[in-house]
Order: sequence, then structure tokens, then C-alpha cells
Amino acid sequence: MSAAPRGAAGGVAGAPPLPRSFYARPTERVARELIGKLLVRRRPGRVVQIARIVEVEAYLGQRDLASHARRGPTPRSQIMFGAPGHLYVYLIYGMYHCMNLVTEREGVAGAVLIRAAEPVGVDLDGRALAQPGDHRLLRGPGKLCRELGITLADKGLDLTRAESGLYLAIEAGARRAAVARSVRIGVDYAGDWAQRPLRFFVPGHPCVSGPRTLAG
DNA sequence: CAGCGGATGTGCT
DNA sequence: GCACATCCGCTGG
Repeated sequence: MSAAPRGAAGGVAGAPPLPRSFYARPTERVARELIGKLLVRRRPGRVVQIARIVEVEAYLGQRDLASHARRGPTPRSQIMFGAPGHLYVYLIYGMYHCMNLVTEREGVAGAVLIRAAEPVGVDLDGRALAQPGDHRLLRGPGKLCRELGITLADKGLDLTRAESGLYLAIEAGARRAAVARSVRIGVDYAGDWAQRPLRFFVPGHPCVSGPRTLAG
């Protein structure tokens, strides 16, 4: 048939999923290093979607008043306290989903929210996709999940396994992009923690959802 | 561009 | 029982 076999790992052009050791580190560090990584989404009967991450936010443990972990492990947030390298998804405002990557060693809460990404515009065979130029497609955490088909059903996915249909990878020959920091978006209720610069983004990038510069 | 409604899971009372 | 939420798209000025 037409589709060429991928390799056992099923990675992008041979790029395997990032290992668990990448996630099992301090959340801020993971967040910073996620900028520029590739997000790979495979769904049955669909074209593989690949996107370059341009905006994330770090959510720390129980002391972070903006984090869902602030109340300790609840049915919803328990996964943030679990093993790193898994997917945390929640529903917001009754109609949008947000995807987070669990960080820190098991027993310590932490996660990184993926806020925006740049459509890479090629499939696994390097063929051009339909809308490579639409920078609004994955701009904003709710839209990103909608476009990639991420829902609560995906909560708990192991991101270190290509078979999960969702994983991160290093882009071969990627240039080292500049990274800026700012306060997080939509966490005004979090007291002092609302002022912490835990949002990371590529300055000036058209696919970033919030403010794209520090000055405004 | 500021303002606001939508729709429902979650966690506290 | 109920206020609120890591948001988005549409409306009116």
C-alpha cells in the first residue's frame, strides 16, 4: 500500500519520543526547554499533525496558588503528583480542554501547560500539509487541544511511548530560538504567584497566544 | 478593542 | 447546592 512503514518507535524522521528523564526534572527547567520541541499527534485514520511549541507555562506544586495542585491531590489533579511524562488534561469553562505535561519525580506535583504551537506543515514523509501557514490554528491552549483532538479521554497518556499517539521529540537541526519569560495568563486570583514569571515564549513569534513581547 | 455569554466538571459548603 | 474556572468567539462602539 502507500504508507511506508515507520520504524518500531514510530518517531518523526527517526526522532524518538523524549524520554521520561526529560520530564523528571524541575518544572521551570522542563518548561523552558520545551520551547522549540516538536509535538507529534497521531490519530487513527488521520494525517499526522506536527507542531513546534512556542509558548508554555509552568505550574508548580502545592505552594503555587495558580496550580491545580494547590489543594493537594484531588481526583482531578492527582496525576500531577504522579509519574512524570504523562498527560494531564482538564476541561475549562465547560467547553475547552487544556493539555499539560506532568513533570518532577513521582510524588512531587508539577506540570507544564502547552499554550501555543506553530504548525510544521509536513507529514511524516515530508509532504506538505493543507494549511501550513495558518498561525492561528494552534494559538491558545483551548484551540490547540481542539485542533489536535485532545480531550479528557487522553488524560494519563504516557508521552514516552509513540504508541500513545501523542509525544514530544527533538527537531533535527533545530535552531536555538530565543526564549522570553512573563507572568502567566489568566491567574489573577493566585496572589503573589500571579506575579511570577512562569510563562515561556518565543518573543515576537506570530503563533504566540498572549503578549508577544515584554514591553507590550 | 473592551465586554460578555457560553456549558459543565470540580471542589468547597 | 453552588460559585468558579490555566478560554474563545462574537458583539457593539
